[in-house]
Amino acid sequence: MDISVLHNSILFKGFDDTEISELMKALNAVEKKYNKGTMIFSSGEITDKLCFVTAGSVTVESNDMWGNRTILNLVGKGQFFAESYALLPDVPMLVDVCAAEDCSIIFLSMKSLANLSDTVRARLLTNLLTITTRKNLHLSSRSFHTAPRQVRGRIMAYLNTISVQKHSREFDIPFDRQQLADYLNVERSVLSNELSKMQRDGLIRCRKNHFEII
Amino acid sequence: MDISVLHNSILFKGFDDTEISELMKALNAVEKKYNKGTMIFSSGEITDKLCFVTAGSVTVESNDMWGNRTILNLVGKGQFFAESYALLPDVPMLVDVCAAEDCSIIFLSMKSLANLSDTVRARLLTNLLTITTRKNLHLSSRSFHTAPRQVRGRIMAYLNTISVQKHSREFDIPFDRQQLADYLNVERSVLSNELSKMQRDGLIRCRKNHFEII
DNA sequence: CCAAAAATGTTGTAATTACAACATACTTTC
DNA sequence: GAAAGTATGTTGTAATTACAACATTTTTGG
Repeated sequence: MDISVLHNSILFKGFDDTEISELMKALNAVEKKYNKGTMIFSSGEITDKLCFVTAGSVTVESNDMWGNRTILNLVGKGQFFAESYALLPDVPMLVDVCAAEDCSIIFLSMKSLANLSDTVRARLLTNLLTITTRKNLHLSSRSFHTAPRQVRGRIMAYLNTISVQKHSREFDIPFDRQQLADYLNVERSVLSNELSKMQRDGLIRCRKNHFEII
Repeated sequence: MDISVLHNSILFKGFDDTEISELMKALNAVEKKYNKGTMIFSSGEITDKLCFVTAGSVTVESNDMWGNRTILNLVGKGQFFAESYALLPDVPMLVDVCAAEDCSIIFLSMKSLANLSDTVRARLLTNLLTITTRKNLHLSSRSFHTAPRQVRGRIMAYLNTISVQKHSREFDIPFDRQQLADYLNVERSVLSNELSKMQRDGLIRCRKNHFEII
């Protein structure tokens, strides 16, 4: 099990190596590997497992009955997912989680939180709150990316956010075209077309998933 | 200050009246009143205040430079807002919060959490986690409501959620037409038009904010 | 290196939406 | 209860998007 990534995670911030090892046991940590395209959770499932990505990435998405996909979030190495469902153990998942690449996931049992001492639990809960509140901001961000009515507006909203995050006008995005289209809720072909126009208009330059804002 | 509503809130679940009174002091609880249309927070502000609605309602929204409004959430009596920003005290708000009706808000200082005992803090943090995780599900829901490309799809997605929540095919929604349009990210006139068509098609019946799914 | 598969880009047409302008209905206030 | 103000509904036209079909480029696996 790849411990080093978990040691630097938000969840274990402030805990030393010994404490982390104990917590991993207390929370029944289990690691599993998934191949690209595999479904890790399906809509309707119930879980109490907080999930941590140690390698690769997963998409949190919704797939409707007509085959339309909406990507809510892409979760990469070092990040958590399913925390809301893990902490609200009655609520069935509204989303699917799929391996966007080959990946490894560590599952941590949240119902085991109850067994911890108040002190440790308070520390862990504080970190969990950081995870959930940041996730909230992520979901809000996506709302702003999909808010513009026109495709160009959505693309620019998204690229601006990434640019600010990376402190640079030039950056890679974690999505391929189809994923970006499903994240922004637009047609893939319309997205490709608009990206071409934006390059012709001198707004951006891009090649594959590398972008530059001009 | 209207304590009774707070006593039944998620935040103080499991606490008795005495404890709640102490916590209110410890968290510097302050109540303020706002008239409809007043701005309570503006994008860019920083706060450590967890906000609780004791009367009326507020909208959490984003207003871009062209005057387009996106309503992320409507927060009613008995609910909380700004919890993410209160708990991440470095992060400037990405949204505005406006009084949707005349309302009263209680502000609770989250930086004061540090002064509480481990036991009390653990209990409070657990409740805060419930608030943030539920808020997450709310934000996810909105994503599903705005995911359909067509207006009718968005309306149906939204109405279905409410119908399931209220266990009835007949219900009131908390939005007027303009608010619903801004929540679903569609033009108000297009929304009105589509609602008319849906009534003609025998899908729904509605009058003002009362709806029936057929 | 080649063939096959996957990803990305391009184009045209039908359908949908944006936007503005206006009509009607409902509320509020005096 | 009239007038003013606000909310909601309707309509037409220009602009945009959906969708399908196909072209081109890139990646993958022998």
